[in-house]
Amino acid sequence: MHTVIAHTSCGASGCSAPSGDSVQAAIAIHIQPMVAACTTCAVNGLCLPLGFSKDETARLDTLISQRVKVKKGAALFHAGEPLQHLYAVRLGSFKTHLVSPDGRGLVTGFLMSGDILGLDAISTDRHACSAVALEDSEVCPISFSRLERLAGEFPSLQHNLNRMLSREIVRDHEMLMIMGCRNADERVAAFLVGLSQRFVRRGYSAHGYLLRMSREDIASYLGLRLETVCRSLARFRDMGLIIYQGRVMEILDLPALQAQVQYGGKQALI
Amino acid sequence: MHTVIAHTSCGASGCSAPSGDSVQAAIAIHIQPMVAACTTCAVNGLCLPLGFSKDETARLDTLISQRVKVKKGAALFHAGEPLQHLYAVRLGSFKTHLVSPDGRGLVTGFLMSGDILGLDAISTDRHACSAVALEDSEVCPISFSRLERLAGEFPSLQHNLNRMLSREIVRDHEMLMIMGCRNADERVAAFLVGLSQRFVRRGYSAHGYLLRMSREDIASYLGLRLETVCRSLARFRDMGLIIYQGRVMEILDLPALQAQVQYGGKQALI
DNA sequence: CGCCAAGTTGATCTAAATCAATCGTTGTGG
DNA sequence: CCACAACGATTGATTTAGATCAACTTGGCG
Repeated sequence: MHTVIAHTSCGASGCSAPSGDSVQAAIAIHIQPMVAACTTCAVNGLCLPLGFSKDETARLDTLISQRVKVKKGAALFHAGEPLQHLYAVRLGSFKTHLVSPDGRGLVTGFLMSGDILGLDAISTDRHACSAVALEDSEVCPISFSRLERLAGEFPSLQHNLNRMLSREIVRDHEMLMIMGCRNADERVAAFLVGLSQRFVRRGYSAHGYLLRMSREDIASYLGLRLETVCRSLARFRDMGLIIYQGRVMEILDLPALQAQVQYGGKQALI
Repeated sequence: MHTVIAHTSCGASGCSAPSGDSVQAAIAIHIQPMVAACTTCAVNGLCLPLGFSKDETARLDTLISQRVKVKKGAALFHAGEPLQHLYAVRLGSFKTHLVSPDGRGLVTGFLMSGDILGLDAISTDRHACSAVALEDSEVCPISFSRLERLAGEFPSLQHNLNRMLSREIVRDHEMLMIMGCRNADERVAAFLVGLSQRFVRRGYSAHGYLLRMSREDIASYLGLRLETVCRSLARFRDMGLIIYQGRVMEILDLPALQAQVQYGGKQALI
């Protein structure tokens, strides 16, 4: 049986700020080390070794100590903690969130297999956000200092890291676009379509999936209130675009939903 | 006299999408090459060579072909163009903006001396946004392929590039925070304070500066309408926090303005 | 000097927030 | 195993911040 990070006793969402070295502790007491191997990982085509040869991927393996399990609701790291590892999500999913000095919080991202956690910590050597598992999950810790060293003698690794960072910037700009000039329905539609696309890239169905996050998390991510998200979803349901029960979501008419993303499905007026 | 990029005939803000190789053309017909030299640059402490030794900074010089001037209102690059150079702003300022397929646009950033333009292009090898000069400006083009090559044999350069990319992610997340959970007054206050801080780091006064962008640009950047920005500014003026005339801005009470950023200046309720 | 773009201010409207009640699920302890 | 507590989700009623529409001023530039 593998060691796991204990589920902190606070509720899944309102968790404020416990320990700090939970991850290190978890690694330390692993009994049967889980050997991480990019070479054999199901999502290596989406992750850091994207486009690498077998040899190159094998070199990357040397960076990764051991996989770490994170229980649903537990934090992988908190804002302010020093950067030691980036984390590749191997299995499961996470949300990252930011809390401003006055206590208002915002979900800045939902991450799934192949995504890299901790990129925003590189700038200050401290994590800028907190990462919380949305389900029982597994990550590959990547020592950042060793990653930088290896990248120096390994151009394609460096290039991939650059692209990963840049892609996050592009994604954030798209998010700003959504926050800055789209209404509630358009935001929720964009969210549903975006999730669908991410599931497809991971080999899952485009049409049916399980939302791992609460309505509140979705609302925060989209700059809305949870009631507003509920109402947008209900509207799409009434229009026959989706059906759902709680977090079980099915997309009935993907093209129509995609059309909702822009101009609420109305033809551009020309 | 140096060759300059011609001021495109369209207005400064609503410029849609002309040429494409304006920059390359401008470089080609330089008669008296302006030699770029990080070594002697006033803003090297804010730019890519941050923290470099003299020797290291000199190596960076080899990357930069020639400085390029960009006239107010002209585009340095457009979304969709292939990435050839990153650009360090040497003098002046720029806005970057994104246009969605349905024509809605958003200003994603204002850049000033020492800032790097084009980071979001690394992910796809094409520029994701357009960059327009807000005043007559000057940039140092940095060949990206040569930058990556040099970074391979020059760890601190690689590290600085990583940090630059990561800092942009942090900045975008802060922007998302502003868009997601702050009201108009808080956003405008945050904008004014943020600008002030950036001017200070460049050796200018914290209290008085010239806004190089229109109310419309500010509004777009903050996810508001220009009328709303006007009204927030008027409110701060009436409260005695600022005075301004058009784009000439003076901050009278910086602490009070900073307090406005959170909870509209109201004390947190325990 | 005159014109056009940028900025300001007011009146009105509306999308989303807020407040509130209810329902459904999940998980826990008796 | 069931009852109940607690949380998450849904839907309705009301309020409000900011958008929209509109009129007017200012000022910069040819």
